[in-house]
Amino acid sequence: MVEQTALARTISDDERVLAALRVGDEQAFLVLVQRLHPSMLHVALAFVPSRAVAEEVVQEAWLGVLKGLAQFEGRSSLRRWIFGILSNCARTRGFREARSVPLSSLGAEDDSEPAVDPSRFRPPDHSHWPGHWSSPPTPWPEEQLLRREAVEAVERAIQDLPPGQRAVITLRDIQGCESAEVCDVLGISEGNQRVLLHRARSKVRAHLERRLQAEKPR
DNA sequence: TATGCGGAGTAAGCGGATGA
DNA sequence: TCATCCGCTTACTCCGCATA
Repeated sequence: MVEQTALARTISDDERVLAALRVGDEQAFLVLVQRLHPSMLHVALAFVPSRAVAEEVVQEAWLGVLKGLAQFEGRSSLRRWIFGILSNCARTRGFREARSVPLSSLGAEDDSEPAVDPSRFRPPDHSHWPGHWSSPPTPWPEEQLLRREAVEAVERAIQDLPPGQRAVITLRDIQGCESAEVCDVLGISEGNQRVLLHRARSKVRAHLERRLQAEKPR
């Protein structure tokens, strides 16, 4: 019963937003963009290699949404329809990007800058402990450090996944989408979605375990 | 409390693509 | 040619929830 009420609310919300968009209500569009943009960026990042490209893909998707408003028949939720357009744009773009290697990516690992500001060390000719800290780093709160490191490790592991697995785990575990929604957006079967999610989670878990093993004090 | 049902997780196997 | 990776399907298991 509760679910039906929520569903009815979503549908009426969709209708209201849709009606506003169709009469060119700029404010309604801005609200929708603000609400969905972060999620869309995450989904786009599952298909394309960089944030900049993902931003472009999301913009492209919004243009598609505006163009396609008249054709939207309401057979799925507005959100699902928008993410469908987004995944199409992102897939096409991801495919294009995969075939072209940008010059900027060659030698992208810029190691010219030191990891720590040299001014924080004593000069070599210092009379006392040359080369040691002049202003030693203050210890970071351990919990915060661990949480941040874990999030970074997960993000890195997800980046390393094959596109299909990356897209599924992004949508399910980061965006919190329903499995049916993920199947619709990505155009895959329920079973395939489950397997991709399972593999992606296994790999991320393994990645984290390897990191934990490596960081264990010896 | 037992039972049935649906959703989700997991494992196994197959086939296609790709690189050594 | 073979090994490896990945996508896909299928089948099984587990868990939570509703109902008798």
